[in-house]
Amino acid sequence: MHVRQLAKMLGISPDTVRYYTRIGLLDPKKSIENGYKFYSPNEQNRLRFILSARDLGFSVDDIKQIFNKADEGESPCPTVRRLIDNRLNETEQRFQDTLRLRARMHAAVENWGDKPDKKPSGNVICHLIDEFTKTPE
Amino acid sequence: MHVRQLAKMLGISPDTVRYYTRIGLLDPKKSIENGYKFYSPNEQNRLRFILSARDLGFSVDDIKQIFNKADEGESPCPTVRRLIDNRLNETEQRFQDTLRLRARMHAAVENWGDKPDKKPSGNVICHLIDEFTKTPE
DNA sequence: TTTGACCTGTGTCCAACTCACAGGTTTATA
DNA sequence: TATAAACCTGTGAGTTGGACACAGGTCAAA
Repeated sequence: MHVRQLAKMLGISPDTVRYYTRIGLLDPKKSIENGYKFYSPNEQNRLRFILSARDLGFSVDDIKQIFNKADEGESPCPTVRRLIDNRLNETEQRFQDTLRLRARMHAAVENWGDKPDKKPSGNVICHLIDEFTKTPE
Repeated sequence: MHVRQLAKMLGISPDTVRYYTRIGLLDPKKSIENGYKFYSPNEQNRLRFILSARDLGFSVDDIKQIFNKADEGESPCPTVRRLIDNRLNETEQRFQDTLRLRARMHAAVENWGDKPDKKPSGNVICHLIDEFTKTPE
């Protein structure tokens, strides 16, 4: 199977498949006459696994580590358990950050609702942003 | 004021100041003898504005646009209002995505709690990930 | 004057793709 | 059979917002 058909089958872009191939997560055979890359059922299965892992928040590098274990015949499960702990912490952090940012943006929009536009003057570039930033909360 | 002192004053890294300078958001004078960049009070003020805007979720490119308006003497406020709408949508999207990912990761960890580690076999790379992905929810 | 601490600008790197592009392949039409 | 259009390919470069590496300049103490 070539890159386009494979990508279509799994609902991703050919560029994504090319990317995983480029960094060594996939290793298709190279057609001699074409130079085109051919993905065997085994490679297709690996790609499916990559997508599952990505969906669970694993980074591409995490997946590399998982593959390394599995390719040596060892159980990747301990690695998987360890990695997801880190990713979960990061995700929690990102969640909190995003939550705070969202609240802050909503507050700004509300605060700006009845304020006029103003031209920049002196050292004030945009009074909306300047004043909101200085607002004691 | 040179880059290090300025960065320290505003609680950011010198590299961040250098980055904003490099992309043209700041335009310090270049000392002739030194080659060192010198940030005037006006530049310092611009940097403070950049940080405020970043805190509100504006991208660096957004800030470029805001500066462009202001530097032409026009009010940047309409631009600011328009831009924050987009960023707010993006942030909401990111928030929802992160929320979902977080739930999914928690569910996986819980699901894996009482499952054993297994060696890879056939086309199963990691049974934890494979089985969780296939779990009907 | 020399040593060491500190500072500088510039170039490169990061994640996880996406885009641009030159050229090869296949199909439809003449 | 010729040829043009549509489609596909791999490779190289670009993206965001900085962080890091590094060769060399500056300044104070000895």
